[in-house]
Amino acid sequence: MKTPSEKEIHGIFLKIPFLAGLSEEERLELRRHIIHRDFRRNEVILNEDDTSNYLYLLLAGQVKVIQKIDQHKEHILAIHKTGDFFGEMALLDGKTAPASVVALTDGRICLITRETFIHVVRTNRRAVDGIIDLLCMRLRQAWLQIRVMSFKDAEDRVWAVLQGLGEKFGVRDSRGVIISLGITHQNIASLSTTSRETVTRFLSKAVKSGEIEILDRKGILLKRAFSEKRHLF
Amino acid sequence: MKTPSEKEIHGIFLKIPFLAGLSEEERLELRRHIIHRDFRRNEVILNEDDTSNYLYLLLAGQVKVIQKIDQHKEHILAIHKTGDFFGEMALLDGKTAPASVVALTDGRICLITRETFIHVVRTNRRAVDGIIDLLCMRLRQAWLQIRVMSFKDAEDRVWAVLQGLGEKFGVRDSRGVIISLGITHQNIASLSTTSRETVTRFLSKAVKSGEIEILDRKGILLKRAFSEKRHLF
DNA sequence: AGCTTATTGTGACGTGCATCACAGACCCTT
DNA sequence: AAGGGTCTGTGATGCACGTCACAATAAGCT
Repeated sequence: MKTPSEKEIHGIFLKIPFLAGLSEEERLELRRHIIHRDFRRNEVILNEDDTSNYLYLLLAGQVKVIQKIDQHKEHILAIHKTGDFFGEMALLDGKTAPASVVALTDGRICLITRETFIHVVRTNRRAVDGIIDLLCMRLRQAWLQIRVMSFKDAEDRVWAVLQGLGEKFGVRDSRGVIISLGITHQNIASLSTTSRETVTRFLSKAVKSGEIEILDRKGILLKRAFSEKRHLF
Repeated sequence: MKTPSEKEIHGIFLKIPFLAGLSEEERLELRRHIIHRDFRRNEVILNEDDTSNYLYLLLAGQVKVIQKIDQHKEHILAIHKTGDFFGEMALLDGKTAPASVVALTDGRICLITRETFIHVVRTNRRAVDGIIDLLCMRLRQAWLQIRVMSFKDAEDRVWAVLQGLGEKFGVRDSRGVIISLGITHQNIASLSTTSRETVTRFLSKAVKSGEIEILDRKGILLKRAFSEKRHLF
């Protein structure tokens, strides 16, 4: 994993919507209270039903937010990338974490303590608005996911998931949108409530029909046009 | 439908968490800005993708929050009862409504305009906290629904939905919990991503095995014990 | 490089449940 | 009280897809 430089971290902080209202000085003060932590692929960062006292900001790498369904099955609620937050729910309503967070790749997070977080929110009107926006986004995303899950055909669900990944992680290319993530067929299955085999079969079929292309190094090129922005993740 | 009395309405307002911080005077001032509206069973109160300028408070009756999946299919995201809010998302993030709201029974709502709502939130610290709590509740509920939807067996999903209904609408009884709602098998199916026939068959089976009992006047008595509080709706 | 573990690719099989079809019960409405 | 609409109960049918099984790659690790 490439450790982000001081400059990059500063850039990440500047882009965080809910800290937009802070002065440069306040931002620096905030950063002084922050703990950094590296993590490795498959490491559990946060456990469902634990009481957590931090807000997490992802500085590098990707994580998945999951619910365990049974011993052999998990459902992925979201995938986060650099600059994304998670863990805010437990801080906001004081209950236990509603989902676990597991690393998809090696990476780095920083932890903002409950006290620091509360302080920022209490002293900063725009921070509150940012938090409300964040919650609204999460809720819309969850409802969209519910909609996708109620599609009858497994293939429709998988395709919707690919589109969603394309919107959040895709980079435009002359031929379409490229998703390059450390994601497995099993992960896609856990996102789309289907089995790993169904995903594998669907992808092969989609390659044959020319809708997608598998690139070297885990890239998926989506060639079919998007219907619209939906923010599935 | 029984129209709620002045006194009952006052009682409803007192119990609203996000208005808890208001003085009696402010509460009265707020109520002066409010429009009442009666609705009938099956009436569409709010349409997905519309821009809505009101926060809705249910004074009497029940409504379902739905997403249309296709021409013949809908998914129910939530059922609301007297005292519940809906429509807050469009006000908070300024986007279109993420779901439709349709009346399950005749009833009455009151509409709080965007301006009034914003005014309350701007001038009242505790109102903001109430809103954040509401959003957290909605999000936890959505994630729980996602978990239930990813259960493999239709029967498990239906049973989870019945439990959820019991928690929100049930009244305790010496023999268990009674759900008395104007809900159809089709509604239960739309809550649990299965077909109406599967629900019917499951209910008959559950009656035979003694887990539930169908009472006159649309009541369902759940005899099996609950595992835990989960707030599915 | 070589060995191990994780991931992907495919065939074969069985079944849960969606779907269709229709009958009977139970309403509202006039 | 009649009768049209909605809701419930149940059988028959078919197939999408979950599951098992195993082979072929690819990716990590020392």
